[in-house]
Amino acid sequence: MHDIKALRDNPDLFDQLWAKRGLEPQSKKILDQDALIRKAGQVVQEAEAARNKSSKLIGAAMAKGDKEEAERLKQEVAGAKNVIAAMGAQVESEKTILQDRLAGLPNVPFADVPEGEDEDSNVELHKHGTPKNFDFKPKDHADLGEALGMMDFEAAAKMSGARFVVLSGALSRLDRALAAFMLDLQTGENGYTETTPPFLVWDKALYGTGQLPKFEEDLYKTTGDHYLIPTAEVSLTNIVRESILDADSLPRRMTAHTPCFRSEAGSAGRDTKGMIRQHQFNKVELVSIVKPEQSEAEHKRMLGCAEEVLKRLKLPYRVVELCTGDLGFGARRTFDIEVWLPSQDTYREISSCSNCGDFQARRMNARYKYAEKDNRFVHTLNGSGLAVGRTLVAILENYQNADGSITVPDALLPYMGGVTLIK
RNA sequence: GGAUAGGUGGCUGAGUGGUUGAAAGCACCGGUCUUGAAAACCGGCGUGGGUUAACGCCCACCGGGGGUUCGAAUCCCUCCCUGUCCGCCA
Repeated sequence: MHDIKALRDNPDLFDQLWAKRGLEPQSKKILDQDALIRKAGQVVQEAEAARNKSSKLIGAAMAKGDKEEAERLKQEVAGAKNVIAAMGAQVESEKTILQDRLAGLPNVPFADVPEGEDEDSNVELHKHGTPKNFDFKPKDHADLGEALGMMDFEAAAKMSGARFVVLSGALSRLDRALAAFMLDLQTGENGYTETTPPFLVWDKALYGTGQLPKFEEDLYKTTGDHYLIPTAEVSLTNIVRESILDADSLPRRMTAHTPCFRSEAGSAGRDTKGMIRQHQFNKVELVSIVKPEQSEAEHKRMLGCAEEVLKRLKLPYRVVELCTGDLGFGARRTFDIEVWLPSQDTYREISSCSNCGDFQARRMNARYKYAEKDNRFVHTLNGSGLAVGRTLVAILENYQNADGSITVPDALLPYMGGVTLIK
């Protein structure tokens, strides 16, 4: 959501920033409608003032027993009410149109975000680690997992269809070990508070974080009023919705290990094999609620917290900054972490860390006490720390041996109950 | 799922149709008093929006939405939430 006042003050700046994301100029339409609404709104308010005034006089007239005067005043009120009804309805419908228009517009990027149309213009910031040279042809994770007898796509397909998997044995254990390792790192060393939020949320929560109204087709909806969360970003960020936070409580850092549910509409044919793109996957999410002046530094910090997981697992990765055309709906700046996958001979996204500025805060009405009588919107950030399924994929592929066994990374040994080699 | 009681300002809590945006207390802020503090006393103290150079004026808001009425915190409908009892259940 955008600040209509800021838009009134700097319409050209907004259009300029939206243009970087490939949008047509929006400000004029919005401001014209805004002016219309305010003008009509004034008429309504004046009518309301007249109605209120006359109504109070009616009370006084009745008290005095002046029925005639009361009747005359009632006529006045009736006239005012006609205006209120007619103009009021118009104002309301115009407001709804304006709200919908504003709600459908993406966040504006920071001025120094690299410009570009799509992911080809993303900028690599740095690399870490060196891809291992295998003296055999590395297999992909799906082949490895199936050969181990611990990754069953067929069984999952029979009950749930494509893009599901059944893990078992040591791979299930590995999945759990990864989540525990990530949570321990983020809570024990990086200051995030472990949180167990709802996995089912109302539409307004999704609206708050920006998945709605534009991306409904990506979500699973229950037969009731709930949606399954596509990421714990939704649950964690909405924890502060409709509240005024104590300034001293910021930054507030939360992490949660949750399943994520995505319909993957529109991605048919992509990553059809294996666990890269599933309808259901687990993720350890990081969310920070901060003061505006803290958000840029917090963003880098969060990126570091996510990177640390890969460093300790000794997985090669690189960090890219998304260009304006590749930014998500709510983000002002995003860093993606991509892990090396030998089978694909390339880096694949395993984490995405975004600074949303006050975009989500406005939609959620989440503020903090800046001063006496001055509440300001917080900034919100979210990032994966990390996607557990894709991390499991990366470990299988990077730690595979010629015989198809998987060496357990040192960092996970404390979580694997004595298992050092998966075979 | 059934029955029942509720949802009022940061908190507690009055208020069942007419200057009520809302008593009172607590908390908080300013002041008097005091060497200082406490106590006491005096004053202030909700949010959002419109308008104005400013003072100010106006509108909306008593869980959300809708309705009745000249007028609603107060009456009606509906949804959400909370408490209690029953049923069911991991």
